[in-house]
Amino acid sequence: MKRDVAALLVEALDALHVSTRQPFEIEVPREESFGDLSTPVAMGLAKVLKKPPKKIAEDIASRLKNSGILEKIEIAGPGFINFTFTKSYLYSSLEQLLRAEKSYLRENIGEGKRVLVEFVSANPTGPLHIGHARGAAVGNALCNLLEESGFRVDREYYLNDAGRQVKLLGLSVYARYQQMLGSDVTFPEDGYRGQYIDDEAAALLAETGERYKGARFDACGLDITSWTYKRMLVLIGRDLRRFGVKEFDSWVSEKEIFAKGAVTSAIDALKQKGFIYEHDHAVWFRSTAFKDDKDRVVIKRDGEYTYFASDIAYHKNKLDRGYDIIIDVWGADHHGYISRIESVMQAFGYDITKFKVILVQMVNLLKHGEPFQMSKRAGTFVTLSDMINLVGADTTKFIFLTRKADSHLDFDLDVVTATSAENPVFYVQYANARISSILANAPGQGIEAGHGTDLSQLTAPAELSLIKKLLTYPMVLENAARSFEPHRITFYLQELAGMFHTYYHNHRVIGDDPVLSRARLSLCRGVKIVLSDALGILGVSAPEKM
RNA sequence: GCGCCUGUAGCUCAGACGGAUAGAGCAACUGCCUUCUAAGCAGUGGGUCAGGGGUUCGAAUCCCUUCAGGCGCGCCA
Repeated sequence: MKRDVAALLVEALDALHVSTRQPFEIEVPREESFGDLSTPVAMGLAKVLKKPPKKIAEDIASRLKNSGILEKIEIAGPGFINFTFTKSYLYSSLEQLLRAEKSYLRENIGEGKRVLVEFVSANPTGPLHIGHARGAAVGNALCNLLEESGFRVDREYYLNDAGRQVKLLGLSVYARYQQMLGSDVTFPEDGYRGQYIDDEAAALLAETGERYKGARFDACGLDITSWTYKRMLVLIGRDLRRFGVKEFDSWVSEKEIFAKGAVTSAIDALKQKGFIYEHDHAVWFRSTAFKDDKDRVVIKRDGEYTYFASDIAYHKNKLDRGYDIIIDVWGADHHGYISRIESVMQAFGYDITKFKVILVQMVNLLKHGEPFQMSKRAGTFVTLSDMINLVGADTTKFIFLTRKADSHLDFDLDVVTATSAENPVFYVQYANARISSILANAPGQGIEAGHGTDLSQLTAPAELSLIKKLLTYPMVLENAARSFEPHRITFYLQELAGMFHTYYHNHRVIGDDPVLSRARLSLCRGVKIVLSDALGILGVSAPEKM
């Protein structure tokens, strides 16, 4: 739809010998009376050409070739050019959609570019919780969206398995295990205290018996830690699968990055570029050479690497793999890291515009309208697994995706569970299920959509509006992909579902007139194709029955 | 103190690179099931786009400033 208008515009602008930036600003106007598509291009050119926008719009409009797809071209308001399509264009477009399905809906804006998306990357020291879930939902949908927009996407999970957190995990399980066997080993001050630690200790006991009874942590710590760590990975993987997140292509281990000597060599590389210096017996990265407001320590006075040092190595590793775009999805509490990682990227000579951090804001979990403070250390948190049991994976994902990633989000357990029947996700899924039901019913009524369907039977305003709505879907995907904002799809889905519910209520699909019925069935099928496609990109299921 | 995010209807949030009369859902109120799924439909009310200033043909959108909330500012991870 947009493509066709854009082609005409390019021709007209060429004829006028003016160039403007691509892609064109072509939008769906707010009011239906303004036409089907609209462009403010003339207004943008007003400054450059030093002519009134309306005059420019007229010049452009007069040079637009009408190839039969446009019913009307109007200049309106301060200088918009509004386009209205002919019915025959709408019918033939719908026909193509029905025939080609998914491939008709795709714009190849990625052109095969390789994208790395790192997301979730929760510390492997316990089950995922609701905060991680938002990152998982956004990251997963973003990857799907980019993939469907012609990018080659790798999904990656970074494991912070080298630091003391994992050791602390092992120590916590060790302590509980010994306590279960009657030893008075004291629980580590800053150990993990969740119920799952007790469960792990019990499982360890069941599996190994009293093998480690009375042993010092020095002696059995490595065994227990790696045993627990592996189980945490299994747990996290299981939670992600249950949540409906597509498999990660790679799990990168911080420990392995160290083991390969990548940290040392990354810092050496920066040194050669002159961004590393020594001061106060520590080694620093000169991030102030870029946008950071202070330099950062990479090797501490005691000779240990900082956490930042391995981040440098990891991001160099990302660069070395030759991606066109690198995306990090982080919790918003890490926003202070953006400038220093950007500095690293720049220091390595990477074009900073190709590095994008998507901040996912905190989820403010409420219970009975009261904030519910979560702490993994203290063991008071709502796990993702609990959320899935309580609220459902689809609902949880959909709610996360009805907000911009960087907006704060209240997630009230009472509201979400109590009103689940009125949840927006059901509204959308219900439309899909309704259509499935109609399509299933049709053969019994002797009606079958298929070849030779006369789509020109669809003359009701609601039908034409629905067709147009379907045809704008590729624009929604394109905008969502270009801005890395999957939530736009969610809003489109609610609009489309709403239009369908209204249509369903006012028009009987399977009626006395078989020709009309066939046409309406085809329209329904078109709506279903788009609904299930968009739900699929969001990672939400599209049930046939509800 | 500095930095980042946020502030739009009673509540939760959309609002494309600055464009046309600022939108949706929920909640409230009123109607609609003998017909393909009522997890639905139709209607009503609801706004100083936090306040102030600026930029221009035009600002919820950009700039400055004030206020409010959240988060971050370690040779922690």
